[in-house]
Amino acid sequence: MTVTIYDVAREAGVSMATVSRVVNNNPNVKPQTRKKVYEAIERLGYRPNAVARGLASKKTTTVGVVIPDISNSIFAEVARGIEDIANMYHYNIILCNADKKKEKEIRVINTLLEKQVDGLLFMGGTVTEDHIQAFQTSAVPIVLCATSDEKGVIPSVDIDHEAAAFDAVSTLIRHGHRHIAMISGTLQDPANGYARFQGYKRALETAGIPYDEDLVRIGNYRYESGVEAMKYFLGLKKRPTAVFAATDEMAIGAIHSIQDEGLKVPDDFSIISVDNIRMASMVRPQLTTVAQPMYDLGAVAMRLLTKLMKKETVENPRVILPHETIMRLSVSHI
Amino acid sequence: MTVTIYDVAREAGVSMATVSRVVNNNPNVKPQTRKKVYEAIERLGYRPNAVARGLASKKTTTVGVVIPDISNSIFAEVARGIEDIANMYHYNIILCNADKKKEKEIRVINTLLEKQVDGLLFMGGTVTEDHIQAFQTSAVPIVLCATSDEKGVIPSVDIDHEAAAFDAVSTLIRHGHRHIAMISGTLQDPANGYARFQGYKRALETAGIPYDEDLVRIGNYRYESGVEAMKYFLGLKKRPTAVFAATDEMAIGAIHSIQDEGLKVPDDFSIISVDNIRMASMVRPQLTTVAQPMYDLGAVAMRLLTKLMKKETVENPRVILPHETIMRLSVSHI
DNA sequence: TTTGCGTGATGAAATGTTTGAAAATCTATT
DNA sequence: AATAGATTTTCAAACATTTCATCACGCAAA
Repeated sequence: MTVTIYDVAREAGVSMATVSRVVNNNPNVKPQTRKKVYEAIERLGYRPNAVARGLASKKTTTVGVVIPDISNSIFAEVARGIEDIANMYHYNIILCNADKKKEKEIRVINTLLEKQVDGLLFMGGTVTEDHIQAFQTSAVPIVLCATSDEKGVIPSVDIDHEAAAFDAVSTLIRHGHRHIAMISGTLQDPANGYARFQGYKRALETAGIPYDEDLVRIGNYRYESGVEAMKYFLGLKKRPTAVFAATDEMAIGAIHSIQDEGLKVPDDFSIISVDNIRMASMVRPQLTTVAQPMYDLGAVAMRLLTKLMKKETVENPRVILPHETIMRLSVSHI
Repeated sequence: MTVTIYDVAREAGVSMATVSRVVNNNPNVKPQTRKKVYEAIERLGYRPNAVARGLASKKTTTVGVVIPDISNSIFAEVARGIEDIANMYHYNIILCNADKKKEKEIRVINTLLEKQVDGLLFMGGTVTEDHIQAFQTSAVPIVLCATSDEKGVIPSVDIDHEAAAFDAVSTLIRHGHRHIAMISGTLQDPANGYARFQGYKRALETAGIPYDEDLVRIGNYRYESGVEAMKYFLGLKKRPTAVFAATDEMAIGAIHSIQDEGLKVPDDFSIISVDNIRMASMVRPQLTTVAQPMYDLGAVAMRLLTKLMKKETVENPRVILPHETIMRLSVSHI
């Protein structure tokens, strides 16, 4: 039924070792023989079986990607970076959503390893001891992407979330604001939550502004929670003049909350955040934000993984990509 | 080095066939033996090799997904639906971006088939003869997702784009509009382009409104092209009172184009479109649009594929999912 | 003429499972 | 105690490649 390398060998009158050479572009085959083999392949419609190849060669040219949620535009963008570079090096990717759930993450890591991926790209929430454990049992390299690892023992690529938040809040301060609220994510989340919150506090401290916990609300990164948090700030006797949101989505929610109250951004409130999702420039006023290079995070992580898979020595296995403040229209001088 | 089923067999004092049975939950194993085997597995840290399994069983529990662009939020949403259902049936997905480029599409289809996927989910632009050709050589089932197939020979799930557009434009007409512009996609694109344009024309015709080609602009589905097209309409001596955009993104571009001119939506112009991306409700005014069930498109397509892979007979291999008009705030009576 | 060498080609083992047929073991029936 | 059946277990053949060791061949050098 299915045509195998053996059939091709018979058809071309050579051994199957020779066919294998031809298919794999091994130079040790006479041009004339090569031609015969190609013709036989064409004639029979032979398609190499990558599974058999994988078993024999112990390489699958496939990498596993665990991602929190592909329908989140940030991760989707990262995923595109990953896939483009993977493709460039002739790898395919198996994509698994794990929703930042530890259980699910560990489970998919294991199935991915069972599938004999040549490497693993991990994007998740916190990297726990159990994760490290699972990684340790792996025979193939692993790199963390947009994911922080307390211990710093696993190769990774990410941005400096604390510094990004610091820059965002400092921008507000430079514009004369001193009464600055924050819409944070959960502090359990080391990167988007805790680190960004720390950056906020450090910026305040650096400017000699006292920290006021009434000016901090915890959201869930989504639009609606930005709306809610801002409603709260609007209800305060002493309103802030600016707000820093941990994500663009929450910032946009805050903007609409303000506008729905008949107030204006940036006239009445300045808004800044971190991420730079597509939507940030598709909203009025366009959102000032600290951009994280999402595509590059994926691309660089994948590139790093290819090096590790080829056992090349890499100078720095923990790379921090630069962030950049994009001044648009949601921040003004007080 | 790596521990195999044979090692486990020796450790547990049984044959490797028995170990295989245990691992695959075959009932014909005495509980006591099963326990011994589990212990041996635990002790040795055995992890089944899915590649070897795939070779022996001719099943990989992996399906290929070709997608235009995962960083596009619409496809990302569909992909999530696909992955959730795949997961539910214990399949993994190999994801390939093909950017609606025929070349790339054919290429990835072939590598996916080489990798012995158990099935293929295809999302692309036009399905040409060459695609059909490639599909024909496949031993595994294929389903088209959010992709139209002229010939109607391949199982598929999609919405009725023509009807969705018809409904959108009819909504405008029901609100008293008779001077209705359209921001279309390229007419080369059968679904989002041509079909939606046809729906626009039919709605006009049904209402006895003459078609005016000056009221149609071709965009590229993106925000900026919506901005541009609307600028053009604003420059017309006889402006339309409403515009139908083929996608939400272009509609949002149009809204901002209008607002930047100091005009108002829906007071000065009514706007409607098709898609219902997340952003549609995160923009002011919130966008009235005809929703296509993106997650469900993926989920239903994957479900259909699982049935095909199990060789279950399916009643209707070409499913059309319903669309729904979501009335928000960008459309008003004239 | 023999030796040595490089190029191409072959043979066959190895890869880690599944699986159907055969064998072994157990249970119940006579 | 013997037999039939049912339940477990083992044997060994696939599965489709890669790859290493070997070999054949022709040619240059001795």
